[in-house]
Amino acid sequence: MNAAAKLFEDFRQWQGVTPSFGDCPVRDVIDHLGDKWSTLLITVLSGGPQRFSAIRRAVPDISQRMLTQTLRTLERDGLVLRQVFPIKPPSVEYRLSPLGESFLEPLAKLTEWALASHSAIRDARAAFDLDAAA
Amino acid sequence: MNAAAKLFEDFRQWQGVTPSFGDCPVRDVIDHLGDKWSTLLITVLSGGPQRFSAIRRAVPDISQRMLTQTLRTLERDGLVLRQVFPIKPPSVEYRLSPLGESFLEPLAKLTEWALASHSAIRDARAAFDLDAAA
DNA sequence: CGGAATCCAGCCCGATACTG
DNA sequence: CAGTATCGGGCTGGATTCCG
Repeated sequence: MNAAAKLFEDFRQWQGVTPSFGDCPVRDVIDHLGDKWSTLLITVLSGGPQRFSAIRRAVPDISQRMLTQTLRTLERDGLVLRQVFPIKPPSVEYRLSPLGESFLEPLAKLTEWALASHSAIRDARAAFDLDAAA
Repeated sequence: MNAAAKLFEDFRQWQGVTPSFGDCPVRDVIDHLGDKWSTLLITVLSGGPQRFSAIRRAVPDISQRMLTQTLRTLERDGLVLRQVFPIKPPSVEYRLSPLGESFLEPLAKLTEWALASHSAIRDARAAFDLDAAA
């Protein structure tokens, strides 16, 4: 069976269960992980447990606010575990939960595709913009 | 090799090439496809070519504006092909390009994970919110 | 060190109205 | 039928400041 058929099957499986589109689990999940930082932070944590400041250094262009907020959401969704060491100065470590690690495989498929397709996408954009100007 | 190692490998491959984080192809792609409708429309089109109004019926809660806009972006990125039939009344058909179809496999992995993990995520949220209230 | 709180700009997206 | 144009709300996310 090809990927398209499988995909449709998954969606139909859900459609048979709930009457409303808004509750679609796929959309629920993608909406969450589709934000600006979630997948990137998961990728960083895939290398093992990291302290707050270590994550910050690994992702230079994230603000403190968004780092905290995104980690909280991931923790709330059960993808990330947060462990506080009550020392001075305080230390907090983040790591992927088993659920979070189970997400690495589909995520890796995505990154592979992104890396492989990026140049094609860039070319397509350039071509599209070109004859849009004509 | 596990998924984590593979993921890191992919990122390092890119990090060796470009100096700036902003150009990361993975983030570029995920930012695009992470919007509210892209993946859903790709899923709908995975069933074969569809006319504009057919897509609308398949996704009841999308506005006309966002349907047009999202399809345009997907077309610009080379994932979707647009074919106009100059008849009256006008008819426009959308279909996945080969590049778009190549995205179905990683997307299917994502939807599978989402379906399988949704209940666990909902439980995690409930538990988190519960002892946040305590 | 690891946050929380506040303020604010931008843009995502929906609703509505109009066109070929 | 398949758009385009315009308006406006709400949410995302950045900068800054303060706290234990």
